[in-house]
Amino acid sequence: MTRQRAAILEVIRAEPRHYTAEEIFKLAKEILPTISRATVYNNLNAMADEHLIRRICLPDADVYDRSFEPHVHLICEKCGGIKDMRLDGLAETLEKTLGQTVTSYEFKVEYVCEGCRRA
Amino acid sequence: MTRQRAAILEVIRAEPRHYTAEEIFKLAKEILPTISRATVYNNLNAMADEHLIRRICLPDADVYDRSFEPHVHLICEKCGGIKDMRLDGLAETLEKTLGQTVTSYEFKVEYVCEGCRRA
DNA sequence: AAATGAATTTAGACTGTGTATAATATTCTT
DNA sequence: AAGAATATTATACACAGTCTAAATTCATTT
Repeated sequence: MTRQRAAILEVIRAEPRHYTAEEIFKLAKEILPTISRATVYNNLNAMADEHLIRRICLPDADVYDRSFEPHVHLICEKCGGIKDMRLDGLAETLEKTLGQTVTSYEFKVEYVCEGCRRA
Repeated sequence: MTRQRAAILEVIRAEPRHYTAEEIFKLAKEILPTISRATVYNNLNAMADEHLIRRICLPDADVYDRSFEPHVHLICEKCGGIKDMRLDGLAETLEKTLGQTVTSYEFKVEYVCEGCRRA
């Protein structure tokens, strides 16, 4: 565990919200001013591959989730806000239909959030 | 419906496989040699927004699906191949847990495909 | 059929995310 | 503590995707 990777994880874990790679780069710089963009991108890729964090592809940019626990991402089609939601039994249903185990999954749902529905 | 959009749809619908924007651009050029990259990208974005086609974000590139029918995308973590699978009752489970209707969803599953499991 | 206005396309320049490279620094192993 | 392996840095680079302004096409009205 290098100082750089620790700084990146610190940024991702500080808040429940989801940051883009560029945001993580800027925030990590506040902790370690000499950190380079390549290091941030390399580590994000590596940690996503190692299933330490999760990459979520949104229409405009990829964002990163501090937890790899399987959960649903609710994405508001009006404001673009992301919310997390648990949905139990999904992996079981999936593996039963598929007939084999799965490594992981990513479930994105488009909806209209509370706030935007009122407006 | 412009000739350009028709050409793009023709490319997407010709085969069941999923193409990247750049591949669609090249194939559309064979039908309409003067078509420009911007037109292809604009139309893909517009059609995805109109839910005429579906955009799937993969680690390396976005690909497009000719159908907007909800289905699961199985992505092999070894070879990167994509397969489609139906999973009935997903929207119902989802809306029951969420307590409201959803616009659409995108379900990506990482697994190891038949061929790669044998190898 | 001609004229008008709206919408779309084109070509090319431009932006910015993400990657490759090669030198340097750090971490791990014994 | 030395040496090997790995990670980081800075910079250059590639390329997907967007923007712009001009040109073309399309739809509508008279």
